[in-house]
Amino acid sequence: MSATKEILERLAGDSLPDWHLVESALRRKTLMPGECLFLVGIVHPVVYFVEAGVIKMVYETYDGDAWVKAFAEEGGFFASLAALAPEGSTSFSALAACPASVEVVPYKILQQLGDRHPLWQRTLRQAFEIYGFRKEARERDLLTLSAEERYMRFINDNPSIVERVTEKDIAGYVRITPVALSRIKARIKRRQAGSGLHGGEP
Amino acid sequence: MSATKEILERLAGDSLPDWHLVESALRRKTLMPGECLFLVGIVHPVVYFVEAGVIKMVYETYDGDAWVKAFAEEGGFFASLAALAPEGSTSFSALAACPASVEVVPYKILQQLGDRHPLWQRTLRQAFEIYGFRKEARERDLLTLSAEERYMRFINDNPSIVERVTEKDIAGYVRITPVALSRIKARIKRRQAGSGLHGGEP
DNA sequence: GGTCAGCGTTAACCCAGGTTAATGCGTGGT
DNA sequence: ACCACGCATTAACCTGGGTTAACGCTGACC
Repeated sequence: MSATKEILERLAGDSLPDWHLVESALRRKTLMPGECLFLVGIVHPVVYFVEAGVIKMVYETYDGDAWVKAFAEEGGFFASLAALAPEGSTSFSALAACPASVEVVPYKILQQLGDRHPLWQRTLRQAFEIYGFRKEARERDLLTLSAEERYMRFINDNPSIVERVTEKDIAGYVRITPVALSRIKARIKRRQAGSGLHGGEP
Repeated sequence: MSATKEILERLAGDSLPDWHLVESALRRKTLMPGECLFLVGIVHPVVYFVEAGVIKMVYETYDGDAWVKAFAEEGGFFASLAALAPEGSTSFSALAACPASVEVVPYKILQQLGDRHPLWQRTLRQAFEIYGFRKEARERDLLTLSAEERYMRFINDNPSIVERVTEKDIAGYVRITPVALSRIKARIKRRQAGSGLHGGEP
């Protein structure tokens, strides 16, 4: 069974009609770390479903550095919303952060199924709801947390991602440089050692 | 005609069936600057449509300061996605940033219409699409732009909002303190004066 | 086994923005 | 007319993270 089917039917809470239309349009893709799924600025109206591994979505700035917008791991899905709009193009790039395998579905197929079946339309709406919900949380973190708090929250909430990506990528997600991340980790460790002394040593 | 109808039918590109169900559930609300629409952490599954004025959505941190998540002006709509989910509650507060008037619609009504009419379901999906799209842009700005760049982009892209809200609110949106915003504005002005000298003086 | 490249860490220096505080300016209340 | 309050600005000082550079480690490729 495809990862896509599992993910969407879990969302729908039911089996989805006309599934064969998705099945026949679906393509599977395997990626080595660093391999590119798509680059920013291209016409690319498709939705990805992650079967295994971790995908990172990155914004590249004019001066060459790349900030990690989000990670997606198995069971997750993503797309550049900008690229799904008519005439739109991708607003970020997507790369494998570790060996990964994804399934690709043209958005047009999903739209057509949505126009044909209420259950599909509802499922698509829910998918956007979830997507918006995640963005909302990310936005809140970027607005209200310090770099150190963002780091702590990320490693606590996403241990399964942390163990598979580089420090550099984590830094990119926390929106600091790898150097600063190293410092923050050292700071935390130092503090923990310090508090240990308070409680335990004579 | 209600602002809500105008906004939704522009989205749908057509007139929406069973409109009277919305009409009878819809409430209008007028607000003075600083007046509160809803606070964070309450059960509040409704969608707002802005008829006039500017609403600011803010995240308040434990230590008392408030960062502006977004502004909505006439023709716009918003909701706390977290509060629309079953059992959910608002993840931010909303206040009038200037005299404003909004319309409130229970999300349940919209959901029911969505389940009944494909056109409604499609319109709701589009609304979430737009909402997600805006979040995506905001996230990109926070990740890739400097404070000064965020300020410049904001005043260029939203002149109609800028003229109606305080510097404090703008600073909250740019994610800096009012003091820092003052400095940035002075810096920009100084640079402009400087470049004027280059070109014009003997 | 040797070399090379990329990653993570640490140190030194720099700077943008946070913090605090003082000043001046509307605006509303009495 | 007065006062009080909140907003915007400016100055002085502090700090967290950016930048650059050096070092060690590991893993890929000859």
